[in-house]
Amino acid sequence: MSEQERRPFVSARTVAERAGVSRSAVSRTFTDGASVSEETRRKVLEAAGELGYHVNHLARGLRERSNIVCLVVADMTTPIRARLVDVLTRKLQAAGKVIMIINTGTDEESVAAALRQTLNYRADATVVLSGTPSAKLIETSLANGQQVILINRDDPLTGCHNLSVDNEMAGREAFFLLRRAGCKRLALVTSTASTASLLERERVFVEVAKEAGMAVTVMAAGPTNYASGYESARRLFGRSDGPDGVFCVTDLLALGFMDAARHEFGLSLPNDLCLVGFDDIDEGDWQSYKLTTFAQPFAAMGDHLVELLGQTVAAGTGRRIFEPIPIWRKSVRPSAD
Amino acid sequence: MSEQERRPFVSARTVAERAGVSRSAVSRTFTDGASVSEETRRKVLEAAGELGYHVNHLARGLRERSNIVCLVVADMTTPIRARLVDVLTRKLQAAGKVIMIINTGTDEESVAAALRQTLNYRADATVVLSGTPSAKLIETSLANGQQVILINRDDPLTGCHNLSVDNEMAGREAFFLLRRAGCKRLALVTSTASTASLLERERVFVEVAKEAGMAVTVMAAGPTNYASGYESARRLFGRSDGPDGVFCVTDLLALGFMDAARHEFGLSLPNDLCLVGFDDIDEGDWQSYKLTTFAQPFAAMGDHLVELLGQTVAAGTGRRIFEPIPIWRKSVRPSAD
DNA sequence: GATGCAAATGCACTTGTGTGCAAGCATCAT
DNA sequence: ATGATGCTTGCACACAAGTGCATTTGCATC
Repeated sequence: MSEQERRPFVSARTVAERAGVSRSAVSRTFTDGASVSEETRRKVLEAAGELGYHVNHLARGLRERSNIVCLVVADMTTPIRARLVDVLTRKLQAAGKVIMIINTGTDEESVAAALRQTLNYRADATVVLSGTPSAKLIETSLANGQQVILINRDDPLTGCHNLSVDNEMAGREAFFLLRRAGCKRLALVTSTASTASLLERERVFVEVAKEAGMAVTVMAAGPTNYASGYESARRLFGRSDGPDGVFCVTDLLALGFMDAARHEFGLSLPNDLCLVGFDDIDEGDWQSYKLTTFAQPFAAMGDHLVELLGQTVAAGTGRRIFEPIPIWRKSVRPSAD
Repeated sequence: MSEQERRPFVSARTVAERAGVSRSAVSRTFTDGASVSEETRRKVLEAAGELGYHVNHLARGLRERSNIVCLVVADMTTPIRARLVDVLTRKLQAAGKVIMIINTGTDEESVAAALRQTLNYRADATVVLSGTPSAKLIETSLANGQQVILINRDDPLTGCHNLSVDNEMAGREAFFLLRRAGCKRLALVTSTASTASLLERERVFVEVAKEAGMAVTVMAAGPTNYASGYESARRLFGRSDGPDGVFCVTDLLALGFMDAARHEFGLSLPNDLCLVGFDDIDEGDWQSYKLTTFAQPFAAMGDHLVELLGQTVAAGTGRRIFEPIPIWRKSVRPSAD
């Protein structure tokens, strides 16, 4: 009936006692390249097996790098975000990292709290997938020797790495796709969440269209989801002359838009309406949609991320832009020529 | 040009020196209820702020509980899995836990590796969302004082907690829904991944139908995804007498099934075909589908999970079953009466 | 001014690991 | 036989925290 209750984790000392060797021998047995005789190694492994010993990585992390990488993310249920988290966790794990996930809101305060957590756990690096940390906070992270990597947030923050997709190319290509399909009345559907990426796609699309002498109706009905896309279509086609060529800055928006166009206004694609999305979520390939869109090269981004983390010296600001991959399906007319 | 390079994290000692107090004072400043004068507290906080000091939770975890919870999960991109991860991470964070995510395959070996990681980082608890750990591995976790919680894996493993949805009720209700709609030829669509949950839904549906004197065609065309549902429909309607009432054990299967039925065979719902799914993923509520299904009460499951973790004593095996919530939409005919 | 009491502070130990250093020991060549 | 060499091994320290215990400080009361 002793009172010690909670200390069930077996430590190296216990193993050492059982094996009849010093604690150092145990430590060395589990360290690559350390000098241990075959005999003691065997004894240690046997004792460890019987006791169910596992090296305490927390304690190990006191001396050297923790090998922990923090993933700060919001809106995890969004298909595209889920895909990103999936790819990154896989790649990071394969590189021997351990992932701490922080599911946060996008507002400044909750991102700040997340960043602080990150520091509390001595994460080697913080990867921000949503929301934008303040410059001051990033400074703190950097001062503590932590790498900060922002993914798809094109904010001009110094000291951290930026991985992002080429939104400019996407905006331009989307326009050319629609023009080649012979569309006359263009619209752009976006959300009220003014992320840098979304703004960039919008800006370029509108600019390029303007240069070509075409006007663009811009519509934002709410957050970046299916419902907002749906609502945008209701508003646009509720007017006298609805668009015949639309770029939705996100696939989710596009799918909502498509459903409203079909079910509420009886339009058919790609005859009455051409539609381009962005992200290449699984749902876009479903038989009901077959959306033409752009894929984000997450695998390549993940590889680059791992490469960055491998660099011991946190070389200042870096920026890497990845080309989106056009995915041709059936929501845009093939070009006339 | 010293060689020490990597030790940028500021520790309590540095803060103590700067503030002109002892290291204990720093520790006490950041410990609730410890005895520190207002004066030193102020000095410590000031120095901490200037240096960007953050308490090292890894070191703290050496003495007491680590507050780390491991989430072992596969197939994160599946909408339902993403939702589950989202809800659980939110709830756990709110309860002051830190989440380590382990993205693994479902095969035994990779789950085993995941469980070991969990022990290495002294997680207070491991929550398994996919894949099933071996009994021996769970024993190890329990021996180390770790709680093990399995979610939606109805495996008869002793020593760990089980949270799962009432698959029996789902199977039974699905049948009654279809019978009330007047369906004559029943089919059940499942996947080749024989998860306990899926098997249970199948078993009960078939049994109840048999008791009512109706036969059921069972179809499994591949993994648990959209494509398998699509393929299942092609096979079932390729025969002479296709079904007019189908229970898909998963929403993703159901959506694929629905698309094939419509686009390949020109069927319309709910007139030619009644369809019931399970999970209540967002996509099922889209205008193109409006799938009748069952929702999993994830919020309640998350609350219960947090409650379990709060219990200091890991009270042996526990089992808690949650009722799925029927979601009426438009893929099933309203009952005739 | 001396005494008593409570609050504040510092010392030293604890947690579990990795590793430099020196001592121990065996093997081998001279 | 003896010195040299090389492999093992244990001691002791470092890492960053929390905390029991003893000591010091501050203040009020007699």
